Amino acid sequence: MDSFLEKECKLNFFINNDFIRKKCKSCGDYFWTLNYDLDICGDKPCTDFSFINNPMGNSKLSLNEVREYFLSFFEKNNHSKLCYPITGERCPVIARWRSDIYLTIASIADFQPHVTSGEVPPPANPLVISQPCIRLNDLEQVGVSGRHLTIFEMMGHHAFNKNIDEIYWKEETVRYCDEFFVNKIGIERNEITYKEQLWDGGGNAGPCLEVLAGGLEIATLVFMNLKKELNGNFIINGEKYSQNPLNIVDTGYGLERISWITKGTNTIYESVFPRVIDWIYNNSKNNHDTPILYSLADHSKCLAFMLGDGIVPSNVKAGYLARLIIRRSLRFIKKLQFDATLRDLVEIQLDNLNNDFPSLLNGKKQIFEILDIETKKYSDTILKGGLLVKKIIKNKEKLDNKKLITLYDTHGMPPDLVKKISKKEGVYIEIPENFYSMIAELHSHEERVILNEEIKQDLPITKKLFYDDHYTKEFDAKVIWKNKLINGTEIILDKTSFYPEGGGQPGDHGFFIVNNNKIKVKSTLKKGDTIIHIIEGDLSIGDKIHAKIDWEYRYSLMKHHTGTHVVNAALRKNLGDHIWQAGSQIADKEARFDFAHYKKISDDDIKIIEKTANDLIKGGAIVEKSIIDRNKAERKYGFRLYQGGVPPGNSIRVINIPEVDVEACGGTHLNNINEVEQIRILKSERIQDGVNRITFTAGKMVEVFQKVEIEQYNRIIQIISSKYKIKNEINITNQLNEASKIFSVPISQLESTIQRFLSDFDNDKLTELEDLKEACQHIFNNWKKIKKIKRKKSNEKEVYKQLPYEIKHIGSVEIIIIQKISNLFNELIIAGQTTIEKESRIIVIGSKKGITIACSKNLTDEYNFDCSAVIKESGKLLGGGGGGSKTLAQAGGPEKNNIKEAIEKTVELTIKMLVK
RNA sequence: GGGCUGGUAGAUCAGUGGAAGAUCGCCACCUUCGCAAGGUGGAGGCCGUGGGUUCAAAUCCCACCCAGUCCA
Repeated sequence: MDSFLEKECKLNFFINNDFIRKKCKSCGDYFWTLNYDLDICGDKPCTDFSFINNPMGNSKLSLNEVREYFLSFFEKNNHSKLCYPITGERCPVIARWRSDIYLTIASIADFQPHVTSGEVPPPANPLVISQPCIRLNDLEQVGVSGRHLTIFEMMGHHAFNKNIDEIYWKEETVRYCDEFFVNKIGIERNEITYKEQLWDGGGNAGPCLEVLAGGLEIATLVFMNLKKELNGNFIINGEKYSQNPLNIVDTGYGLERISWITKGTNTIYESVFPRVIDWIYNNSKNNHDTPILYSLADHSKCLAFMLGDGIVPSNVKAGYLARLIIRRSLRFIKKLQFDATLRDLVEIQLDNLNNDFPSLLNGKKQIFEILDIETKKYSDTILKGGLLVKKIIKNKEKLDNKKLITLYDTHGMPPDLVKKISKKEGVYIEIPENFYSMIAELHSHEERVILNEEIKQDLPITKKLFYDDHYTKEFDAKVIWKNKLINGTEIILDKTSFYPEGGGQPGDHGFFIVNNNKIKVKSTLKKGDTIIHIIEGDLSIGDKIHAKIDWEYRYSLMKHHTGTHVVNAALRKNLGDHIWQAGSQIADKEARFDFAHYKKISDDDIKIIEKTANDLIKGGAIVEKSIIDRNKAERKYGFRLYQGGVPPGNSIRVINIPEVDVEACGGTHLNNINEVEQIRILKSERIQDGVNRITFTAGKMVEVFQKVEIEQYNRIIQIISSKYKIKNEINITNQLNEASKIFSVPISQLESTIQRFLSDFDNDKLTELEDLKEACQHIFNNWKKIKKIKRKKSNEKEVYKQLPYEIKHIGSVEIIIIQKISNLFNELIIAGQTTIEKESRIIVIGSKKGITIACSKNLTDEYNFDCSAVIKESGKLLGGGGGGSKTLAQAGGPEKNNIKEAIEKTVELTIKMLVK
């Protein structure tokens, strides 16, 4: 390994400039230096910082100056800057173009995986960038170590060499680095050491040089030339690697660190956020906890980028990471007794960033609203958690580790807060040092779903006619492959316009015509570049067929698919640019669209969004479909393209509806959005915190849906017609929605629910009301009133006297027997309750349901009377059972005809128990 | 995507199969010159929805809806 690195890092630059290679006596790593006496590598932990209060370089440089120096230096040296819509010279901190990571963690991340794999050419070559990055791996070090940040800019000059070094490789890289630090920043060459290291990450590896000055790593020069491969012949850290198709210069210069080294402040934080730190300091009562103060300065900047780039806090994915930072910040604010809100703090950060990163402020209004909502949410959680802690203490339960974990994992209550609250209640607890690793342990047993690697079959490739023209309804083709299934056959044609299932769009149906025989195509699937039709029946290889797709079905899918893009646009126009697709499913009758948004959407907003969507449709924009190089597409449209996920390959299919929406999408679309005809939003729901779903229907299906709705409405009107007359039968959708809210049931359950509520009504008076909503309200209120009256009746004294009854006297005990209750209210069973308020009484009530027996309390003492024991026997006669308490018990069973006998038996047993 | 909670009066919550409760708030009356406070009484519940088990379900089981929370 040493020899590998020695060979890789022995550069002419070092030799010609009299650098020598030395071994660090502390860590054993090799490094290059001009300082012949140096015997340690110059990196932590082998050495301490020497630049604190002893700055290096020509002058103190702000972040802005370092960035400018770097970019202009490399631009002068023929490196190109990049430019994207919205964010400008950088990529967003949320890695929209990647499916493997949520946040942009390095400048090279901008070009992974497609550029680094060689599949897509670099957007410029060589190029220079200063990329804001977020890393949360060392979160607990932030503010504490003096040098860790969650948000930092990684400046990089990158070169992508197809053949070894046609752009440039190691020599030039080190030369640029040397020139930049020595000439531009003004660090003496003999103060810089280059440490040899092996770098690996993300499936790639290569030698690297760490650039160190004053004990600080200020840059890393990676020469990425290996990739992980099963049969590779390089072995690094036990993994096999082989040559990468590209030799990639991947450099990372720490912008904040360079600024810090020129300023020589005690910590990086004082160099990066001096103004914010002062402001927090001056507005905090408990301002001596500097690590927390520094963390808060860092976190608020991190949030400015996260929210500014459109992350919506949630309990999933990147949204969760944003919430994590928000909640840490809120905790810090509390600890510092900081006299302002997180919103104020982020606003200051945004204002500071306005010059260099103006796009962060585009969604200012939404950012503030998000922070307000999240602040409220968190205080609610803490309040609730506090109640739980107090309850545990009140119940004299032990606040052990298990409880602490539940409080945190289930209720979001951090252990230090639990400690604080319990201390106030006079209970002292210890938080285990490995608390968070205990949480990690708890979650480590989760099963990971392993995707089955598709077994590669050598299937013939199908020519895709649907990409030439989405409107191809029929075509001639030849069967080139088949596979008999238990029922049906898999067929591959030389060409097809049947669209396969994928990207949320279902596969096409239709039929093949062979020798005047119609063969049904049940579904269409995709395997790699092959499209498989599953047919009923069989065909032979070589058969020539005429194919027709079920156009009605497909056209409806197209309306819904293009409609989905329109709805996405309508949402974005009304709610803000943070609206981002989180999934979608298209069908012929309706479509649903999931998207990130930080609150529930109101009914009024839904109406406006629906109107916007329909207005857009009326606008009649043309739907442009094109296949564009990835770089060109990104430069023109930005990362907004990747709403529905990131497609592979260099050529991507772009569906552009000018002024409306543009997305990378493989589905079949209309030629003009006016073909969508109309959109009706059927439903809006929250499927997760931070994620909303809209279900809508498009085209002819709107009318179909409306017809169904009207029919349902009419059925309901019919159900209530004997009691209610409705004056206005307008705005049916709204009426049904309101009704479903009144009864808190889904619309589909409305009919049976209304029927149930009405069944308790006993008068047939006809009431005239404005609309269905009023009627439902009336039904509900009336039902409540009836219920109340019933209960009141049952509470009236001596209610049994209203019913046919007989009384048997056994000594001083009265047994009241009620046999015939035809029109029984359930509540009357409880009438026994009032009857037995007098002493020495037993009441036996028969009903349709069964028998109830109750006795006065004195009897259980004096006679050891037990209603439960008595009724158990009578229940058997009914083919069931019974039981209850000593003073009140019930029995029932399926054989309701035996009630009379059962009552007799009950009375008999009662008497037996009394005279015993 | 996975794990874990919870849904009962306007609010906060008790209630582990056998009569729907407490506290605060609300209303009325008493007390007071008035207010605060106190006293007495009262109103206020599809026990999230649907199904199942049971003689009997707020309670047990299943599905769904809603909310919270942690992790990747």
